[in-house]
Amino acid sequence: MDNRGQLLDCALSLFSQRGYDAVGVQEVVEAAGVTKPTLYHYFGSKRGLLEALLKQEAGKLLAVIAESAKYHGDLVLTLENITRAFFQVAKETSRYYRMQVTLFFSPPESEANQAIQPYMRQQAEILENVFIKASEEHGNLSGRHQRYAAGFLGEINAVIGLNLNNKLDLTGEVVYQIVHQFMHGIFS
Amino acid sequence: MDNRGQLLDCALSLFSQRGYDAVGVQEVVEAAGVTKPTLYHYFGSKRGLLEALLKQEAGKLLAVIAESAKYHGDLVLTLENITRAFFQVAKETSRYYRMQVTLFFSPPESEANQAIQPYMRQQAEILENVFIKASEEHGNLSGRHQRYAAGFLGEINAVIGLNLNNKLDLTGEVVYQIVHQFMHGIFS
DNA sequence: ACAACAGTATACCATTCGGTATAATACATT
DNA sequence: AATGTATTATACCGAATGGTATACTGTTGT
Repeated sequence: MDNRGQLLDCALSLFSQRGYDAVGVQEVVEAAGVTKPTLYHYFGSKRGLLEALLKQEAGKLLAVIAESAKYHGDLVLTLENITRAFFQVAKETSRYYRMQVTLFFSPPESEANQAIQPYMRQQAEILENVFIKASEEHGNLSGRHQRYAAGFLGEINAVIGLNLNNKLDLTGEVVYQIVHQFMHGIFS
Repeated sequence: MDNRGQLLDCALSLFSQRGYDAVGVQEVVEAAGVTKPTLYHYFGSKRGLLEALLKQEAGKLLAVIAESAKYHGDLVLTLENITRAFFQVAKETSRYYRMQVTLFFSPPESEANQAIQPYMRQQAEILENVFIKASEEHGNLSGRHQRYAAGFLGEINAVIGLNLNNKLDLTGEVVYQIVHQFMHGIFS
């Protein structure tokens, strides 16, 4: 792997384990086996490093989620597909997902949170579009798509958070429960 | 308010807005209108400041939650009381609750996360005891109290996280939905 | 009146922070 | 072979970091 890739990989490991603020530039370059000017050549700043990392990893995630969220007339099936897709990504790229969760819940005025915002917004929009399309058939969804999207995403991230702390396995049963609990909440 | 109290109050504001790592000791003492030796006199270290803050604020929260979690034979009612108590605390002490959420979701090897762990553990234990007591009447709860406690707590914190980002109001309706969705998940 | 004490400020410590000026490579193009 | 460009290292910057040694307050108990 080239130096740029090494830097991204080491930054991902360090940021996900100890947090963006707690990890210094020096530490990243030492882990990657390069020196500081190399990092600044590729990324311009520590913030630039984080943003390149997010662009790469969050981009992959968005592609998978968008693919899973194609709506074909069955809301339950679509939500199950989306949930499965999230679980799959969380399993496969657990380092990144851990970082995303911590960035999402970091303080609103922190650099870290501001960097993740646009990507979380995109995730929410994908979900919102599903609920908007579904509302053509389920009238009682209309007007609440934003809240439902945020709620569903929050639910998924909470469950994945439990999984990352080894408190829960991401089984098919959990997929079923999340979606059906959620649907029950909508129509009750 | 005395200097010690000023320091705790300013630290709470700064930590909750920008994060423990991103805020320097200098910044805290300037906000409190004192100098560094005063801080080190009372708290010994930056970490000590954080721990004193948690001891004070998390202690208040635990007292309220423990009171709300007294089980009198009705699981649904108890969970509703607990949820309402969490919502009330989150509203009244939103600065602290925001910090607690960010600490809880901060990276596992970070100072911040390690400081909050014992208090989150105590919250989980209160929930676990509710499910243990309830399992005397609802047989199908037994053996899963730990998972249910973690799941319920995760759900509550996710919803409060949405509220802190102005994406959701913590209404009585939400209390009802959370508890009934959760119960539905247990018995389905 | 005096001693003991908690509390506070001045001034400082070594280290690390994010970031950079300069120069030496390596490599492809001409 | 010469030249330009991308990449990398050495060595450094000022500022901020967490933390402290020392001395000076104010109060309190004797």
